[in-house]
Amino acid sequence: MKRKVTLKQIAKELDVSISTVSKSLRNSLEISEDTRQKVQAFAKLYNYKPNNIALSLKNKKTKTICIIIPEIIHHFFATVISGVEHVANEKGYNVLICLSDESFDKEVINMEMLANGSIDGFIMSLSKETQQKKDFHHISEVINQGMPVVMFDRVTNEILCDKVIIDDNLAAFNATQYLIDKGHAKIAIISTIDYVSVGKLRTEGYIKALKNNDIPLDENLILKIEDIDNFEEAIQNLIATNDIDAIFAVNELFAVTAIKLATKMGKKVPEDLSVIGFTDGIISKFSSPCITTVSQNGVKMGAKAAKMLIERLDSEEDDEEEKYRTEVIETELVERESTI
Amino acid sequence: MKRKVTLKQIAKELDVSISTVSKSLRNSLEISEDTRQKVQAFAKLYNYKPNNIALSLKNKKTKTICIIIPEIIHHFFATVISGVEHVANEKGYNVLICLSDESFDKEVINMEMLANGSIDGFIMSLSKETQQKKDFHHISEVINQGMPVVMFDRVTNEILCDKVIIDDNLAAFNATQYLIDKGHAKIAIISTIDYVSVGKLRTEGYIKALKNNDIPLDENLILKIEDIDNFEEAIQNLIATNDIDAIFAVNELFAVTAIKLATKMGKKVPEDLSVIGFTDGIISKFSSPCITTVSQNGVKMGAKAAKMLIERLDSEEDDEEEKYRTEVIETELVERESTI
DNA sequence: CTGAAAGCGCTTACAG
DNA sequence: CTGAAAGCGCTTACAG
Repeated sequence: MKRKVTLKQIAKELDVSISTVSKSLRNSLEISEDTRQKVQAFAKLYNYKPNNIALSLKNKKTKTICIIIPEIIHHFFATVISGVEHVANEKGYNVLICLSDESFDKEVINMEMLANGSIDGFIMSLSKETQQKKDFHHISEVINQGMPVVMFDRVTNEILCDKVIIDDNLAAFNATQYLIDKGHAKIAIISTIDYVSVGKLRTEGYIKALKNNDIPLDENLILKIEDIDNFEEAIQNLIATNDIDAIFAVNELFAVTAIKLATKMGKKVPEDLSVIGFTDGIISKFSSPCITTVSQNGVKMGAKAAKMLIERLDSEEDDEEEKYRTEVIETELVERESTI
Repeated sequence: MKRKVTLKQIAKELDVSISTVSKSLRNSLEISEDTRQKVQAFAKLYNYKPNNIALSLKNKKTKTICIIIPEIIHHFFATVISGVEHVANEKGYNVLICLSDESFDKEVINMEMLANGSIDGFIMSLSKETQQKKDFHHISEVINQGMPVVMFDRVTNEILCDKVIIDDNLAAFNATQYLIDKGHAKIAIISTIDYVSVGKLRTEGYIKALKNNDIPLDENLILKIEDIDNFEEAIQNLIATNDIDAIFAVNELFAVTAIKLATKMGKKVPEDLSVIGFTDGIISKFSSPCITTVSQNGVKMGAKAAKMLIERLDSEEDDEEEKYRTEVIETELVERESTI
């Protein structure tokens, strides 16, 4: 086992000073061609690589960014990570991933832990619990210390920072309008409870589309799922007790579950019931029938978020006054087999 | 904006030495109750948190581990990360994620980059290209420098280190035997080319099961997919030109594709054709019919790998001679609707 | 052209 | 009980 070699060791070995070694390796013109070559050859031989931690301490930057997401198992978040990772790597940054598990405490702990020099900036999507508590002190604290934060997807107006979102309201509006255009009028929505920002916005978009088409709003057709582990009954109930011909679900899971349950109850999809989902993930692609859905383009969101963060990091610190931006990533409706 | 406060600033403010501040905050008994309280109160007021990078440099450990995976979009790898993350956090470690994108070069770059002090150890699954090239110098180099590596799932015998695997051969054997027990004899396998270690092992398990039951091996029934983007035709061909009553697919994607194509060709699953997949992911769970599959338990693999790595890190360095272990995570067959 | 010194933020053995 | 010094591994302004 040969431990990593340091400047000090090279200096000693070659009987020169540490400064000389450092400068030689950085191709400083101060150093004679001769020593430079000697040092470089030796360094190469011993496979010298500068210690990143020492560089970080010296430069006060780590070239590492952190992305905090609620859950990695969600395909959407995995695609976002993928987008972040590619852009970050291109720009010479590493990506640290933290999972909040939808928990406020874990989110806080992770941020406080890493804000102490470990990383240069955050990209994050709020946990459910944080959205519910509306407690964002940990985020404003980090920002106050001069560390940039970019929020994506699940964001809040209470924090001023760069953001990357989709227009959830508009996307939901369009999805609903699509169903209406197809001749449906008895359209239900399967959404989440309102403290999840995107659930709320999507519900609003749905309502707006109905209004716009003079379709009376039936509160019974709005299902807000609270418990992610136990929602099948609620959906079954929705389908059984209401006369509906279409469903707009705010995520894949709700969409595929609705299809399964409807089929089991003797309703054919899409003949008897059209279903649109949200998030163009694995489930939508591979379920039978495969699901018409609003594609969020997570890769693009991640890439954009990383770009915004790194731009801020790489620009001279004093431009902090640069105004915060909110980028809206376009969505698109992917038509497949579950609607008619 | 208030920048992070340092020991130096506190010392100056309180007119004591940096050492005194440091010791006070670490509750050293050397310090008088009085100063200790004064310093601690002040530190609390200014929300002092030690700089992680400085600590890392001093302690020569970063409390960060890195997991390198080929693709994050694969549900299996996402579950592994989740397992790693939980154990790591419990033990006070952060997790850095790198994606090799199945590329040898990216794998090498990532490792070399991070081996220079940024992290304490690696957890990794080999990229396809690395397995194909059989070039593992980057890994042995890292190990030689004294940095522990734990490999999982896609491993190699050419590197000595801790490993976490499933018994791919046995799992495939069992899956095939299951089909045989159900009365099938014309069983095809959809596998990957042999340089992917797990593909090879699973094919061997399949062959062993046939032999064991005196079923003659028909080479035409062994399909080895090379190009992940364009394999539908091959599968269609397999089903069309052979008289088969069951398929064992070495991953979810192949399984669901086989089902879709068979259905399209007028074969009913499972009535005319039973299909077993590998990896208990989203696809298997939500496709219709949902798919009988070999569950790999990625969360457990990740947790185990993290545990092995961290144990090695936390144990005194000198036990390096501790023998390397290979842990086998049990798999199980999840029976669902695609087999009869 | 080379090197000693100071510094990034911290800890700890050692003096006083 | 307090503090100066050395050190983790590096860079760079400054002397010589």
